[in-house]
Amino acid sequence: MSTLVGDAARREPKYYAVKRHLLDIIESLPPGSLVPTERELTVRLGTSRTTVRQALSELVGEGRLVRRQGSGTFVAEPKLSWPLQVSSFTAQATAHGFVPSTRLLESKKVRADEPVAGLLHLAPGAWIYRLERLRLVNDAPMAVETSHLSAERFPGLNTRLRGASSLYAVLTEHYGVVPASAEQTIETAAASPREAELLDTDTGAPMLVLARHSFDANGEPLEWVRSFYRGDRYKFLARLTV
Amino acid sequence: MSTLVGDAARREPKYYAVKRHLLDIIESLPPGSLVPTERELTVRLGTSRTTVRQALSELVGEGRLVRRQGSGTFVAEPKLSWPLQVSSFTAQATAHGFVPSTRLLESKKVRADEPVAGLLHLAPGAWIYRLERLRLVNDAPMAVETSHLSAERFPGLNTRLRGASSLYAVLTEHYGVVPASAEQTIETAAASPREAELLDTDTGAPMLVLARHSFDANGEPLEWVRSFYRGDRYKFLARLTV
DNA sequence: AGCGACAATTGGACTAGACAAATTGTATCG
DNA sequence: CGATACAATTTGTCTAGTCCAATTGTCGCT
Repeated sequence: MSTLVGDAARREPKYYAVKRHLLDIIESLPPGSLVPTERELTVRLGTSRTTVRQALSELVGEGRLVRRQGSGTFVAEPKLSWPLQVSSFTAQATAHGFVPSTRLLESKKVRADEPVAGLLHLAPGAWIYRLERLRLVNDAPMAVETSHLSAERFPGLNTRLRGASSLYAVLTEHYGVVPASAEQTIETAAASPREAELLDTDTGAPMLVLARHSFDANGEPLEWVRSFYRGDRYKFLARLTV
Repeated sequence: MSTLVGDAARREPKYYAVKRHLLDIIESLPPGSLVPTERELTVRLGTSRTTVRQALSELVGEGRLVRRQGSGTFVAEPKLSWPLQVSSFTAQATAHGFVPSTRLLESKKVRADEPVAGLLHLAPGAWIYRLERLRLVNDAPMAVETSHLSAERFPGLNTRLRGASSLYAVLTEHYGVVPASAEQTIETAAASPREAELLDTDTGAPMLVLARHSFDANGEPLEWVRSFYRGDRYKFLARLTV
């Protein structure tokens, strides 16, 4: 019954004491500094390497430390704030002084599975384009983006996109379609081996997942996009006016 | 040089095979179902309990599983989408059919440290009110919210808030202040022991951290709030119009 | 029938160690 | 001097186990 009260004296895990010790070290050093090795921390703090690594992993996931195999563990740079706007990736990056680039990983015509078909108001099995793109900022991989669009509504999108800078530009110029509204969700997840490899991080690393469902002026769904951002490097920034 | 290319054949960690196996099980069962015990999975998959627990922990962090000591591990309910709006917590909850409640954890007059003072345009050491509140939805703890406001600008806020339903209502009625704009950041973090206890989860559990910096019509900062949401239970939902 | 003690079972925390893979400095050789 | 080979050091992955804490079912007693 008293789940809300909670165990007032839940004891602090041992790894968390290690984490606090490491936070003290981190806050006293500039980014790029070397922190003690795992094995040195085990003897200094009288614990096992497993426990030390648990504390280190959490700090790496929070973007406070960076580990390099064979080299050591270092204090990380602060997170970069990524402005969330309706404009295109390239536009919003340059507007904030970043140097954006994109690598097209895949662009295929496939059949929609149940959830995607529903989101795009199509029958399951309908043909769709599936675009996978790697977004980079200042040459550092930031996010993996997978877009889904109806192939019937946008014939030849595949080839029209080659060489084009922006998907939204192609939609407007060739199909006369302009996104009018969107619904976005933001959640956390752990990186799959594939995402980890593309983003140059570890499997299981914490990610920010942004899913955007955009509609045209008639309220018909245009595209559905899911983007995986490195949670240790980036945070989202939104400006609101009442 | 070729950091972008990446090791095409980075091998999948063993724990991830366990995770995929568990995902198969999860997708074939309704929420609330019992999944095999850790010790059974170790023998069935020919691995160690540590490796099994790593896969389980990731799935718990992603909100796919729930563990109960002494009882077992169960398939979790899907995440709840929490609409992000400028309106107050209570208003936005009831508008979407939820039953909100708030527990005041702390309300103290303290001195502002360097970062908070800067955000509120105050001198370091200036008096501020620090409010800590636990937000609940349908009687389940959702977020821990810590607000900071200038004590000089809002004298007696402390007592005026007792019994009042909404902070924003008090600001408007007693001080004639209306928030006009805000800047929000969203990032990931790991739960501290205190946050974990209040939100009835585990230390180190993945969290969504929302920081809101709101301003009045003159562009002067009004308050700075940091909220920790359980990342395994909730995701943020935003509606955008171009 | 109901209560209480107990034992079995489950997840939680931690340890100690083995071996692999990446990096870096050093010694050696041409 | 420069390139190569090697060894030491560092983090990465995984194992096997101990002990603790919470839950649940069972058995026995009243």
